[in-house]
Amino acid sequence: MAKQPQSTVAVNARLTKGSQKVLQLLEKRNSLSTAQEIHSLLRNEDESAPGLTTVYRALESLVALGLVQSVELGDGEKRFELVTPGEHHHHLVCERCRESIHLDQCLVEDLESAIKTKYGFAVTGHILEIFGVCKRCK
Amino acid sequence: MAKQPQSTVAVNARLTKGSQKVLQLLEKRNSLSTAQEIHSLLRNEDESAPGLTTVYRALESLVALGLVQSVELGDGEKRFELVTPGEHHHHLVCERCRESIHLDQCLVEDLESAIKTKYGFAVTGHILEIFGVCKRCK
DNA sequence: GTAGAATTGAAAATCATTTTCAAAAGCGAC
DNA sequence: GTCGCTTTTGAAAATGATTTTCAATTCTAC
Ligand SMILES: [Mn+2]
Ligand SMILES: [Mn+2]
Ligand SMILES: [Zn+2]
Ligand SMILES: [Zn+2]
Repeated sequence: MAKQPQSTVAVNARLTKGSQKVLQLLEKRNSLSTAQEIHSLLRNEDESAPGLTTVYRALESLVALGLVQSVELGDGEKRFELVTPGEHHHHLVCERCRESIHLDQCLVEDLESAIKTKYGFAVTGHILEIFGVCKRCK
Repeated sequence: MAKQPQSTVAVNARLTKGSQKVLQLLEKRNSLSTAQEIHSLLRNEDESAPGLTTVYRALESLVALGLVQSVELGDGEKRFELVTPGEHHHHLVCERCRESIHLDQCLVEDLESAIKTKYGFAVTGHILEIFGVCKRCK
């Protein structure tokens, strides 16, 4: 997981228009969004916003650049959100209201060397999301 | 995550034929299998084995009974495997050979009370899978 | 401007999973 | 056994997110 501490602004110039639009949208949101949601939201405010295909492509490159992370919740739909460039984090996802709490530290990274020692397995990535009921919904 | 310490044998009687066939197949395998793989394997050895729809339904009920767990690897395909009834575990999945190491302890369950205290969030489930390169493939 | 490269998007394809719905199997009552 | 009813099964169709195609548009360099 190499970090890429490039400023969003610096990177922004090299992005395609579609990617810039998607990035801008994500900057305004604090929650996990599906590709289709992003597409709808963009189209709502601008008739000529990027098409769905372009949104998918934009998300792919933003993820590759480390500006956005893709989150797997186990339903068949990926979610996306802006992250600190090169970093990632996990969530507590409320099954009632679907809101999620962004965790500040990764529980898995700390374990990587122990896993290496015990199993000879070199960790390159992971999925971790926690489900339950949040304070408000309880 | 209530445990259901019913013996596989005891439960087996109440299962549909389709579920029994799927369960038997899973008992012979030590690896994660997709629904389609399970279906093919069954059909290979028996022309009249359950159809794909039945396999999906069988997996659903076996998971509900706690005999089988469903594993999310982030590609669009769920994997299934036999577990100690009512329990679950996570994996180190090799990206080269696709083999996976079954971990013996869950890293998340220990954290549930801390999460409750810190966030007022009542954990009911989670996804956790770790990717990388195994000893042999390295 | 002009040629060649990169970007875009509508429509079609893909593919795991779910739904439909009618046939087959199981089952208790008689 | 047979009748009537419930459960199970499975082929085919539907679903739905994502990917692929491919032709049109936009950029970029010269
Ligand atoms: Mn987040
Ligand atoms: Mn396992
Ligand atoms: Zn992490
Ligand atoms: Zn666990």
